This record gives sequence, structure tokens and C-alpha cells, in this order.
Amino acid sequence: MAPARKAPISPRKLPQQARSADLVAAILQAAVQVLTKEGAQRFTTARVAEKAGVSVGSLYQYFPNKAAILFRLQSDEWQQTTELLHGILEDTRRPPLTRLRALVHAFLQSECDEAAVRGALDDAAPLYRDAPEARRAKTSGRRAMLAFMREVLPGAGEAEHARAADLIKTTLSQVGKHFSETPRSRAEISAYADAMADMFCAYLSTANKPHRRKAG
Amino acid sequence: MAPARKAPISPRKLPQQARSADLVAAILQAAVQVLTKEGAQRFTTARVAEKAGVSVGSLYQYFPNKAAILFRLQSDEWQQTTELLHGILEDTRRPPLTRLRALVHAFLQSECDEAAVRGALDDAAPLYRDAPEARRAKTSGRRAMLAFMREVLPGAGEAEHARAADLIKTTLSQVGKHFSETPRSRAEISAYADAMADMFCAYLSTANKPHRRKAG
DNA sequence: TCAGAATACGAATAATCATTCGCATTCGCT
DNA sequence: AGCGAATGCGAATGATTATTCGTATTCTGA
Repeated sequence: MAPARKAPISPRKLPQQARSADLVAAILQAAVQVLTKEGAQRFTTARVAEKAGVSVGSLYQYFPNKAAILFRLQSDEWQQTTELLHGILEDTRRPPLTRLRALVHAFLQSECDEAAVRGALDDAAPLYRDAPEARRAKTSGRRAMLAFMREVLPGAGEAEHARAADLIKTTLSQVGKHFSETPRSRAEISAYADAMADMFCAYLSTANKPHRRKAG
Repeated sequence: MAPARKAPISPRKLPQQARSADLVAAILQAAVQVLTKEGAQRFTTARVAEKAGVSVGSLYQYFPNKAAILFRLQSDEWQQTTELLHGILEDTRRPPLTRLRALVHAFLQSECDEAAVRGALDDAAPLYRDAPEARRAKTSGRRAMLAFMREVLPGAGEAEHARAADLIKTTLSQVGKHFSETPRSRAEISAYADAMADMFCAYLSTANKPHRRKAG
């Protein structure tokens, strides 16, 4: 039929018996496989169900629609990324910019590791992006980055903190996404991460000093 | 029917009479409207033809498939962006970093101006992205950025030039794309452009000096 | 004015897919 | 063993859509 225009994305029913929990797990695992091997275009409920060794009907018992499956995968990824970010940025035993550099390396590596799923999930983004649940997931990461900015730019105002946090977070994720679209060697990843970290560090270092715009 | 898996993307036939040139223009104009008002999901050849006041059959006389229309729009945009980039970066009367800052402002503003089309075109990217024609279009911009790097980082090697050029070009376009996804006031755009330019300038300024990684 | 080429038309074709629903199977429990 | 609930099934349904092709209209040059 036609694409579902608007629909809830939360689970239709919670698995109660063991077999249904397995089923949900199988569906999610199959979804990843279909996504990586077939791409977002060919990601269909029928294909997912087949690869999971399950009927479409069963799939629809636990996911209200196709978008819900994709959203679930995306959501899990966000969760992981958020934890990575917190874990590294909040380790106050290391100097701030060292933490930031470590974050860039870890993030870029992780993006490249799961490039196949990531790319397909991004292609399918139009299907789940408008879900209200999506907004909440991103808030936690933003807070951690803001706190970091307050630590590293003590002289700046709150507006500048927010702008710097947003700029760096956005650059990291967007450039990371684009970078991971083509296959990379470990050395390439590391070199690019260093360049990006250099850029962030240079920015944050000069942002403390008095402004000297239009320098050439 | 089904999505066209693989197909040429170049025009099926060139308009020879005046009426057919008008027709092509009408189709492209309609395509933009459909894209902005209906989104990538609902971008169909039938809808485009209808909005253009033309039959589907006529549409297929000049575009081999749906992707070709999208690619044509994207291609035109790349053309414009490339010209913008060349025009600003190669104006050697101004100091390099001033040119770079101007570029960031111009680019971000332009992205926000056509945010609606851009967003939808990005959503539809999977349909035309793999076309070989797409690769060639991006090469010209890369050269200009490379030349700029040689000018601003005379001490660095070619590999570093390439990395810096790629990092800045990628950041500009990817972050610009993401930034323009939500509506922005002119002041907001300008402030964000300044932050981004600050980041680029700080990076390029310190990239000249001897390395001091892991600074904190 | 007329022939032939170029254009335009749009109903028909052939796929693909999301989702439903009536029925079959299995589970948990007594 | 046996009952009701939970789970699982998958053919059928109803839409949507890209693309084609036979036919009709318009143009161009002589």
C-alpha cells in the first residue's frame, strides 16, 4: 500500500512471553542485515520478516509500522553515541582538549565501523525523522557538550557556549557522517580525526582570547 | 511501478523547437514547486507533469526517468555554488582569511535561502547519488579550495593541503546543510557563519605554526 | 497548401509495498 | 487434560507509481 503518512512509532504491544522477545530481537537483527545488504530503498517489512524467519503479521504485532523499526535502530545508535560522549567528555582526570581529541577519534572510528547501517539509516531518515520521540533523544548529548564548553571557555557568555557547543557537535556528527560514506583505512581515519581535533582545539583556544576578526 | 534501478540520467532528447524548450523549463519549475510543497516522498512524475500543465508522456520525452529531473536540479545548484566559491576565493585583492570568511557567510546565507528545495533534494539523494555524472560536478570546487590552501598554508605539504581543503569544504557543506534544516533569522545566520569562520581561521592560523598536539 | 517530422497526450501496464484480519498454533496455568 | 490468552501466520487488499506506446496535434520548410 501507500506510505504511512502519520502514525505512532512506539511499540504496539510489549513482548510478554519469551518467544515474542526473541521475535523482536530477530526482527531488529534482520532489519540491520536488510538495511546493510539491500539499502534503504529495498528495506521492506516483507524482506525483514523473511530474513528474520517470521511472518509479516507477527512483525506488525510489535511494530506499528515500518518507520518504527527504523526508528528503533536509530534510537539505539543514539543511545550508544550519547554514552560514548558522556564517558569521554566527563573524565575530568584528563585536560579538556585532550578529552575532546579523544572524542573525535572515538566518534569517527565508530562511525566508520558501522558505516553501512548508518548510511542506509540516513537514507531512510525521512521516514522516521518527524517523530516527536526523535527530538528527546538528542537532548542529553547537547547538555554534556554545553557543560564542556563552560569548562573550557570560562570567560565566555552562555550564548557563546551554546553556539560553540552546537557548532562542534554538528560538525562532528555531520562531517563524520559524510566521511564514513566512503571506505577508509585506519590510518586515514586517524589522520582525519587529528585534523578535525586540531580545528576544534584551535577554535576553542582562540575563542578565549580577545576578538581579532578579519585577520588575514 | 517500481523504482528504476539503473538508468542513464542524461537527457533523452534535446529540445529543438521553442515549445519543447518551454516544456522543459516548465517541468523544472514545476519540479521545484512539487519538491518544496510536497516533499521528496511525494515527488512523482505525474505530480510534476500536472503542476507543469503537461502530460507525463511529454515529460518522458526529455527526461529518461524521475531521477534525471532531480539530478538536473541538483546539478544546477552545484553549478551555482561552484561559481560562488570561485568568485570569492579567487579575488586576490583581499587577504585570504577575509575571503574565506566572506565565503562562509555567502554560502550559509544561500543555503538558508533555498532551504526548502535543498532539504527535499537531500531526501531524494539516494535516487540520483550514484550517477557517474554526479562525481564530475564536484571536482571543480575541490580544485579551487586546494589552490586556496596552497596560498594560505605555504609551508605545508600537498597531503596537508588536501586534508585541510577537504575538511573545510566538507564542514562548510555538511554543517550548512544541517543548519539550514531549521528556519533561521538573518542575525542567527550571520552569527553562526562568524563562528564557523572563526573556527576555520583559527585552524588555518595554527596549522602554519609548529605542531603542539594534545595541548590542554 | 501539404508532407513529414517533431511534439504532445494520457490511458494502460506492470510492479511494488504497507498493512490487515481471520484462522492456526502454542503457552501458562490449574 | 483442557481452557483462555497470547502469539504467530500469510494470502488478500487497496494504494501508489514509474514508464510505455499508440494516437493525435502542431510545427517547419517547400
